[in-house]
Amino acid sequence: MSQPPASLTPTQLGAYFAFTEVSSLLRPAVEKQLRDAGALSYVQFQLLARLGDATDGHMRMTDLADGVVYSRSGLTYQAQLLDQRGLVTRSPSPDDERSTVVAITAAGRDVLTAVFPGHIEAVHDLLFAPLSDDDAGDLARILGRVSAHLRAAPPRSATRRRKT
Amino acid sequence: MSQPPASLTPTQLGAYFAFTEVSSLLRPAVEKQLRDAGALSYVQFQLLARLGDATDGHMRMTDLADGVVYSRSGLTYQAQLLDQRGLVTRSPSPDDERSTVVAITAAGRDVLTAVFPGHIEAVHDLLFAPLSDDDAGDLARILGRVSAHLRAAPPRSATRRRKT
DNA sequence: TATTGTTATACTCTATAACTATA
DNA sequence: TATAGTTATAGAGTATAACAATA
Repeated sequence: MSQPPASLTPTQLGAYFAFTEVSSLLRPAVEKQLRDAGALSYVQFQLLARLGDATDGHMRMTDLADGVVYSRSGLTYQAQLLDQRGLVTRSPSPDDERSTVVAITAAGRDVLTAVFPGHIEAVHDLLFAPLSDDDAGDLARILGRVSAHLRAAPPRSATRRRKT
Repeated sequence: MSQPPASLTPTQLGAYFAFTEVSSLLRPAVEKQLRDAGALSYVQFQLLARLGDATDGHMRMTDLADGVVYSRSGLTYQAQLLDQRGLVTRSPSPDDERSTVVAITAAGRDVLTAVFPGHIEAVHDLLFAPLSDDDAGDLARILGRVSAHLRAAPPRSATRRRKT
């Protein structure tokens, strides 16, 4: 029960505080750009972007939920909104009739196209303007390692169901 | 009107994606720990932590709002909740009777004490477990630079008011 | 007249559990 | 019986604008 209490070095603490601060300043700025340029919430943008990247532009609901780190019901809600705007379609999977396949539409790709340049610009100005190329490389390497570590944990949609 | 469109190098794009992914995986995990250990939302924890660090444990509402990147009304709401639980007190400032001074109470410090070890442990396990000391140093340096850059922009509470 | 903070209100988002349908 | 997804519902959080009080 009484493990030695974990601790952080001053450097680690500084890195953590800087991370949270950047995160909480960057996120609202990006969200505002997405809202203004395409009336998209951050989650909706992530969903569209993921679908745009996917083969043939479609994905199962569960895979989408895992990718975006999201609960199932939350995804249903967001997918409904995108569906109503005609940015995605939802249809039962031919393979497994329990599954719903979400596909991005031409209108959905148009919105992505409309939103992307401003998104890139915001990220450029806010995140990378003060960084050298080496810094960006270090950041990619370090955070890539962390994200691989975090993704090794069980996905979100799994823990939502009872574990028997 | 037609500037050359900003762009990101593949490395920058990778760094950005990794950042958002780490952010969206780390945040819910930390939030859960705070909820479980002290029934605190993330914002409430930030507020308490800031007050705990402040001289004499008190701060003006506006300064708190700026530090935490938060709207005024949102801060009032959260401060009310903390006040109701007896974790902070609010009282008019002697200097400027328009201002409200928020002060952390002994009970508030107790909650911080209860929550800290688990918080540190979570951050250690999730963020720093896969990183070397050098990595942590690089991360602190790079993100510190970005956060300084972002903080140079006008604070949130200012833009909430009309600019005349 | 400008600033500090609160309030009223409406809305978005998220989670839980119950439910349907398919495997 | 387990899984995929939806729905119902309820709650937390956020923002906007109007407001009162002080500078």
